[in-house]
Order: sequence, then structure tokens, then C-alpha cells
Amino acid sequence: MSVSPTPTEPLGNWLLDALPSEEYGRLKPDLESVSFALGDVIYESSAHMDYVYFPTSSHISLLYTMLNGSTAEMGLVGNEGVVGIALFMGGETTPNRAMVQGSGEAFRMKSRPMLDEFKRGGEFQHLLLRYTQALITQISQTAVCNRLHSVEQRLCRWLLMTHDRTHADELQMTQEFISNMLGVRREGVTHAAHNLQDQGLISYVRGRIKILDRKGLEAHVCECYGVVKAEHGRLLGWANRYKH
Amino acid sequence: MSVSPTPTEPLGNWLLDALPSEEYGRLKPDLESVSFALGDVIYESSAHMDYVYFPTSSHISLLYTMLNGSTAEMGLVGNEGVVGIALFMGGETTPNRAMVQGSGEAFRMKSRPMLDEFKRGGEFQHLLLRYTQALITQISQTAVCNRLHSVEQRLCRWLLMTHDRTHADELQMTQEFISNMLGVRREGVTHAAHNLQDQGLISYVRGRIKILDRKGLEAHVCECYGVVKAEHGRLLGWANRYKH
DNA sequence: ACTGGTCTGTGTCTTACCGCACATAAGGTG
DNA sequence: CACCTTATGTGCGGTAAGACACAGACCAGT
Repeated sequence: MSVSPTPTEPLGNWLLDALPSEEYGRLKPDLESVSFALGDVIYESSAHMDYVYFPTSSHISLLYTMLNGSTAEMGLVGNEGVVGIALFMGGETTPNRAMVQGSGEAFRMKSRPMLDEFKRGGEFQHLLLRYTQALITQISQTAVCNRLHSVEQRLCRWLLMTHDRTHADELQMTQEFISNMLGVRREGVTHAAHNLQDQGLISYVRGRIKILDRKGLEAHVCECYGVVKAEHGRLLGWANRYKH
Repeated sequence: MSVSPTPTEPLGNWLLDALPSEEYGRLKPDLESVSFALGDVIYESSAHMDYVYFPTSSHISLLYTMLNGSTAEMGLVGNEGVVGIALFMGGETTPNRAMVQGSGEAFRMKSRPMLDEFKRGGEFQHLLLRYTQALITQISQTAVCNRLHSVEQRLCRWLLMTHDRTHADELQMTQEFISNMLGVRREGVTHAAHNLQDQGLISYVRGRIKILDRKGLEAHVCECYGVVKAEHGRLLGWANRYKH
């Protein structure tokens, strides 16, 4: 992870870019640009957090690791959101881990100035809370989806969610990695990925996935993807972006 | 659902009872006591919400219903919490349903006065946000648990969570009902319940479950139960209760 | 006491997914 | 190129849980 100085606008993170100029002006001096590589761990479970992170070109996975080592993803944060909600929700820590799932850039801000602005109760607070609600929807839907849908459907969902946050048609991740996200065996991913490939929806070669037919994936995915996406749209008001 | 007037203290809801006198004094006139029966629907998915609810002797289940009609629970709210977080998180609605799972009492408050107090940024806001974080943990853990643990383990977890919120050893609910919560078939619940009964942990007769051996259930349950409980304790500071 | 409805138990068949073991393939490095 | 590591494919047996079909058991009302 490397750190570099002062940002230019628009920043590329929707929460930051939706701020009124006045609030943005107050926060700006405290924003630092950071660069993440795939697999970087941003927060360890129950560990102290110093910063909140606003991804721009990176995206981050929220994971839980069981005592026996198996893992599953509960949520995915891209440039629509923020990592570290526990800092403004008042809990300081969370019992999960945040890991970089797509390398790229983010802005970070120390807990203290973030909280100062949050406590003013303006648009910043309002945006963070609405985003948090969107995240809750995402996590809830994951809970239900994990219970009721097949590996193949969940893989579609995961690919689409990742695609939305990558803004590129080629994703870099091994089946092993994906299996840890979906909470299934690696072979299960091999199998599901193979099916999707046979249908011409993706191509998969050694840690490189190409999304060939997004529409096809959307036709294949369970309703969960749409529910979360619609709710994100509703809560984060895509129309209101880039105010300044 | 029946409504009756003015409360006496302590109210029995931890969030309300943890408020400083000043804030409690402001909210008090807006609190109404309501009585819920099993199965009452408090919020419908994506429907307008007028009130937030602070359960005391009742508890409420947060559910998601799939297009095909199958359902699963994502969270359970008892007298430690509040139903209707979307009202202060700023989303107005959520894409799920809240249903009474244990009959009993609750306090409710109109959205407007609740928001007025929330926006003052005092202890009320602080408590609600911390509670929301605890709820997020619960939902996250449900997501992971749904993926990685057996019906029997999940049934134990659900029984313990419900028991914590009922403060009674006899629960009233059919296997059909439970199957909708766990997102499994009714027969799956029959099977799991039977196993628990054989081990002398519970007894089950036509919609009446007795918790016979709580320690035994705790020994049987997956880690998820403990994680969520510990996090609730940490975030809601059980020591700080009943301030006034 | 009969009847009808609501719960629960049981059986069989099928399927999705796990666990394991191993084969193959594709790159990277000396 | 030879070799090693990493990534993926495949096959087989086991198991948890799904779908469906009924049987029994309890309860409530007339």
C-alpha cells in the first residue's frame, strides 16, 4: 500500500463527490490517496481501525473467517461506498476482515476528522448513513442468497457485483480466491465457472476471467443481484452525483 | 395490535432505558405502548413506515421473501433493540418485512419526533447507531452461518437467540414457522428438532417447544451464536443499563 | 363422538455439494 | 529447456438436505 498527496476532482468516489462544496472543503485537507494491491488486508477482525477508506478504482471485500478457517464474503464495497463504517457507527471495530479484491486507488481519512464532520450532522452524515443502509441491504440479501440459491447463481451474482465495481471486462482472480468469497469448495467454482463458460458467458484462463456476455449473466443470476442494485440506486440517488 | 397510553419506568427496552434523563424526558410524551400478537406484520417490504418500535416483552423477526415465496430470516430484534432503523438511517423503507415472532409489548414512536431527537446528535443517536452496528453483525453472521452450518446447528442458534429474547423456557411456534425462519423445509426442522429432543435438549409438542437444557444447546450450537452475543454485549454495554 | 383442520413423523428418491485423490496444464525461473 | 509452482479439470464416494407423498396424532368445534 502506497500513500501519495493531494487529490484532484472529481475524486471518483460517489460519497465524496456528492458532498456539498462547503463540507467537501472541510474534509479535503484530511484526504490522502492510497494504492492497494490485490489481497491487501485493510482491517483485521476486531482490530483497531485508524482510517476510513473511500475506494475509487479499487474495491474491497468484507469477509468473515470461521474458527475452522473457512471464509465467506458478506459484502463488497467499491467506489459507491466507504470501508470502516464501525468508526462512525460507534463500535470502533467489527468482527470481520476487509480485504482488497480489486487492486487500485482509494482515499483515506483519519478517524478523528471524519468523526468531527460526521457529528456536525450535515450531508456527510446523511450520506454515510444512507450508504450504510444500502450495505445492510447487501449483507441481508447475501444471507438469504447463501441460503436459497445455487453455487452457479451465486457465482453470477458475484461476477456481476464485481464487474460493476471494476469497470473493466477482465477480472483477475483465481477460482481458489472466488471459492473463499462464495464460501464453497474450489472445485465447486471450477464446476460452475465451466458451465458459464460452456454457455459463452465468460472465459476463464488461469486467474483471468473475461466477462463476455453481461446480459447473459444478468439473465442467469438470481433476483438478489437486482434487489441490491435497485436499493443502492434508490438510496444513493445516482442522479445526484458529482454536485461540485 | 392494541394501543394504550403512558408508560411507567423502567420501560424494559434497553435503548430507551439507557437514555439520559434529559433526552428521555423529551421523548417520553411521544411514546405509546402497543401490544403485538404472534404473526402480526409490522412493516411490509418496501412499504412506508410511520413508526419505530422498541420491543419490551415482544420480539420481532426481520424476514426476506423471495419471488418464489420462500423466506428466510436475517435478524431478530428483542428488547435490546429497535425495529425501523431505515427511518433514522435515511432510507425510509427497506426491502424486507418485519413480523412478530414472540407476542408481547413494545413502545412505538412516530417518525418525526424520533428524527428530531436523532438529529440532535446526543446519546439517543449514539445508542441507535451502536445498536444498528450490532444488528449488522447479526445479519452478517447469519449470512455466513447460512452458508457454512447445518440445519441442526442453525436451529440451536435460532432457539438460543429466541430464548434470549423471550425470557421464558416455553416458546410457541410450529415447525412450519421455524422452517420459514431458517429457510429450510418443514421436514428438515422436524428432523433436526427430533435429534435435539433425543438428546434431551428440548421437548416439542405441537407448536410448543420447551428448552430443557440450555447449556446443552450452547454446547451444540455453532460459533455464530457466541460471536453475535459477545458483539451485542460489547456494543450495547450491558453494564450501562438502567441509568435513570 | 364425529369431523375437519392443523401439526408432526416417516419413507423413498433425487440432487447439490463436500472431501479427497490425482491428473493435467500453463507460466515463471534458473 | 527442465523444473517447479500454481491453477484448473475430473472422477468417485459420501452426506445433507431438497421434493413429494402420506400416515398418524392432536385439537377444536358442532
